[in-house]
Amino acid sequence: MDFLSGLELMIDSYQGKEQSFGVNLNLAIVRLSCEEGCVKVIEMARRLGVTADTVRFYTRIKILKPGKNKTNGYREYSESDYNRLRFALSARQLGFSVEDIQEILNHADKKKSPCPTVRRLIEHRLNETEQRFAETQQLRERMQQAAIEWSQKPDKVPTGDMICHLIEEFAQ
Amino acid sequence: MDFLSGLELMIDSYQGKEQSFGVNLNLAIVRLSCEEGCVKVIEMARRLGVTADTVRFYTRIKILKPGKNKTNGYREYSESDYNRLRFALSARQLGFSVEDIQEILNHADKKKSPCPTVRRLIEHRLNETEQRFAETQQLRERMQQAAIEWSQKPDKVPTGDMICHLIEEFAQ
DNA sequence: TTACACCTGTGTCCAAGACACAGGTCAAGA
DNA sequence: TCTTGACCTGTGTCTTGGACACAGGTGTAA
Repeated sequence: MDFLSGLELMIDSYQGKEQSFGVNLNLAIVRLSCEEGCVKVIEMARRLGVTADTVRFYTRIKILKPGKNKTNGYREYSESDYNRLRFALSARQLGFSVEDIQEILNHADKKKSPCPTVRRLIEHRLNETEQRFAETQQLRERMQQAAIEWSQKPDKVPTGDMICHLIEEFAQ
Repeated sequence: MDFLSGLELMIDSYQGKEQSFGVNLNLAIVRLSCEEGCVKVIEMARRLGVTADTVRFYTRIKILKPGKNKTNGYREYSESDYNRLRFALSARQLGFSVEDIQEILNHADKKKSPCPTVRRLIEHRLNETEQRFAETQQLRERMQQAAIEWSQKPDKVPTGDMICHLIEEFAQ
């Protein structure tokens, strides 16, 4: 039984008499709780290897819901925020969009398995990625081929209907 | 000697006496000249196999400089516009950015060879494309691998620190 | 006249951050 | 105490190449 749990038990045992203590004990719990697991922006970013702007971005779109320091107004990111951002970054690495991530987190927030949604979304995003991969591959080949052909061609000045013969004479 | 050239010669030979004709002959030249080679947005788009919005986009960024019909205010795209857009579309197909294209056209407009610029730019864009290709390839492989692994895994409900085990347990 | 296709200039949207701005807070050093 | 620089906030803007939206004008067949 750690200190916080013991403190909570003390609070509970004084339930009917909490007015004797005012709100000071509750504040103590909040303060201790944040010192145990709450961090500011840069620390959060450091722990997950991203920029502070990325942390702020996910806060802005409400994937992260930090508390607020009453003294200076700074945000305080909890362990839960840490887990959520770690999850979001993993999902981004796997090609899920930010909106996908919000949908998955909604399921999890309701204590429902997000797995069926995740399976559906990965199929969809994988198809998109396959297409983008094919397009980029074709473009890469075109550009490589053009560079090779152009190395054998002279520079020319534009004519009335030809702006750049390199580009306009490229066969594809 | 075609009809328009003959008409221009007639105009020139009446140079000192054009007031006898008013502006009617000049309008006739403009009108005929546009009928010979000027088209409206949709026709321009149709001839190049793009959308009218694409034509309007390139007009907006001043790659195309259409005339204007005095009667109804509609744009009239010349043969030169046609050549420029055809060029721009070819360059886009080769991975040049719109800004690249504007730079190349500036050279051509000054009657200078754009070829050195084109060679420099294709190198740059090819490097970018190679990188994008590599990234997309890696993403594609990750996603494919994830889909395979997940097909052998059960659905699970989130826990306190795990939102979706599929995503979070994916090894990479 | 009506209806519909076409036209214009201008503004906004798209994605996932990165950057900008004006102003507040913190803490070490002089 | 003051200064300075790092850090913080909320909010706005930017990035790219089109696609879309909007309010209003034009053309033409029925």
